Amino acid sequence: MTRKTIDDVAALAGVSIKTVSRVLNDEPSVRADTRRRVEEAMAALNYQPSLHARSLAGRRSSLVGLVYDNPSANYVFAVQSGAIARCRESKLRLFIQSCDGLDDRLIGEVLAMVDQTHVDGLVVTPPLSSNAELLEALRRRRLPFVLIAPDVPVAGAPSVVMDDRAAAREMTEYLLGLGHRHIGVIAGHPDHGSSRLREAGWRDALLAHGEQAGPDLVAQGYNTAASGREAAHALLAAAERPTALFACNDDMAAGAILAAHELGLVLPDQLSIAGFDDTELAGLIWPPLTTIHQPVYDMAYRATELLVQLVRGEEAPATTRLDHRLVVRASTGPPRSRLE
Amino acid sequence: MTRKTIDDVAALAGVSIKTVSRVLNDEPSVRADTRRRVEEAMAALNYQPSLHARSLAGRRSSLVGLVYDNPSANYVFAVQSGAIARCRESKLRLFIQSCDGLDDRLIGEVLAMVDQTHVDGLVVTPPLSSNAELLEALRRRRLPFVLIAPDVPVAGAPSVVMDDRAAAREMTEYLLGLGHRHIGVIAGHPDHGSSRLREAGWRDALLAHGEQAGPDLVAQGYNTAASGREAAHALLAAAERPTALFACNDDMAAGAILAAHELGLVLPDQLSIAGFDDTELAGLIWPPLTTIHQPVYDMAYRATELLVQLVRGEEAPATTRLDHRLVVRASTGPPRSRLE
DNA sequence: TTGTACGCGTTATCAA
DNA sequence: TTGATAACGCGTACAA
Repeated sequence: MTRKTIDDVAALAGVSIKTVSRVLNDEPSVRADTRRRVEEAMAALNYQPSLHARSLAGRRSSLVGLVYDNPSANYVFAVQSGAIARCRESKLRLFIQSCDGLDDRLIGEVLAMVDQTHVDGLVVTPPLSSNAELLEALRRRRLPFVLIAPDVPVAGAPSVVMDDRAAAREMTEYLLGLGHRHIGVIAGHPDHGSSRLREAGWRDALLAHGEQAGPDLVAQGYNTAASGREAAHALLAAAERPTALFACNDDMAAGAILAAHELGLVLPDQLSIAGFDDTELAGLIWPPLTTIHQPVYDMAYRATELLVQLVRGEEAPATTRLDHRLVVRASTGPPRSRLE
Repeated sequence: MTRKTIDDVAALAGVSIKTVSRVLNDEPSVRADTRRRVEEAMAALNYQPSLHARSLAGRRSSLVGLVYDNPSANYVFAVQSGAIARCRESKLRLFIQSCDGLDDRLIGEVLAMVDQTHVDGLVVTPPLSSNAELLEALRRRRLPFVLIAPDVPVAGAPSVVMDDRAAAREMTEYLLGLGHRHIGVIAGHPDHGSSRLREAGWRDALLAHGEQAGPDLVAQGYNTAASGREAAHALLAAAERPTALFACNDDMAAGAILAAHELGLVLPDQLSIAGFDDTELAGLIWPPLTTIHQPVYDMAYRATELLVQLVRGEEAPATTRLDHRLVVRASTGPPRSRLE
């Protein structure tokens, strides 16, 4: 059973291969009944056009790339799912490439993938979306690309973002509204721009309410549960213990909850803990985590959509901001002193 | 800046394109200094061979496929990572395809991907690896494929598995060893073969120790935390409450822990809970989960390695069984009655 | 050890 | 509206 080709279809339909090609590419100048004959022949033969032949002959490959360098399974899965969903709608294939951002061959590897696979464009996820060298290299290749959550907007490349700073501020204001006054923050990985924005949002809220945001209320984390646990222990060892902790991602919040359990603190009565991202984890831990929903799937879907536009030669907005959502669960509540 | 081709390299090196091709494919019959000249030219031009041209001209595409239909981010991420790692070693590209197993177009979509991309072979993950129709269709296409954790071995396709039944038995024996006598089980999704094996392992251990394994100790779950929570509530409502629960995956175990917290039970004193898989989650919940480590990454790595052998025309063992590991954390302990 | 000529399956060009 | 033919960039068969 050898592979069916465009010649087989043409022979069966009694037309030239060029006409089959026209049908394949939805070109208008084909008579309706010719088109029907060709389509029937394709169906009868179960014909599938070769991606390789198409992209070799044409100027487009119908392949788009997704590059990531992210240790979070949930994040990567959500991004992939969103991009896959959008590709499916446009009958595009998605080529997924995992990278190692610490490797100095990173850029070479991405460019090699681009040249070898002839992808029409690239969706770039954080933290690669903030790698200036990489982005510059892509621009020199004149390859269309869309960034998800870059630290700073990049001229010439559309970005899809959420408002990290506003979201962090909302969360902190929610905690203030519960009556908390000493609210510690577990900062995210210093290499991620969103970390700075989230910490800034926390500070915004405290200062706006005339509260302190001193260094004793800040502990450095690295986006891992282990770092969150350590940071929480440091914050909770202070003389004037915070009554609430805002962790800049859910994993660190989970680590902070571990620390609270280790100290025998009852949540949320003796300590409130909030996270950020609303990963799957947030609903699986005890108590369920109050957090900010980051629309990762939607961001990837939209980014891929913008890339499709770019590839078609259409314009795309420089920045697309998607809405976040404060999700209140059981890990936060009024501070105990208020209850007494 | 137009794309560099094999002709550019040949011109710069002063040889024919055939010689460049030989160097590219590591063929032996090239004089050392000729090879060096060609390699220098390739480096100077930053030449990357076109995947499409290679697979169109040759009889191999250097592309292997990975198909999955699995809602678990952790599982998918681990599988992808293992397959990617092995591909990298052989300079293969991995084409990742997400499927919807409930869609009746499933088989058509997989075959379309195979025909369009010319993948040399396929790594098939559960539950697709137990889809008899799909496997039969692949066999008819004469496409090499390797199965990860199929329900039953399939003639002609190597499988990479772990011993679910033995692992579940070990876990149950560990709980028996702690002094538990009433050990409930939260069964996994009935469509997954591993669910039956894990439940069987639980029963093996109880029967071998002369304990009961009656229906009041079994609750049906569906591999989700929500179903685990519900199942745990059902089991814990029994007149003679179990002192330990064995959930057939970690997500359900997390749900069971939620249920225990809701009932105000202190773990592990009043109730021990064990899981299966050792996902990232296991270390992030409170108390940290005793579970069985399933070597998903390694299984995918090995499966890809076997596929590479198959594609080369080499033989591959029908079944490769990788070791699991009992990971004891804090969610299990002796039953309270023993302590008193 | 190296090179020439052809074909892989499609799109692009140009003519009919 | 349709078709003949030349690319696309590489591997393969065979020759030198």
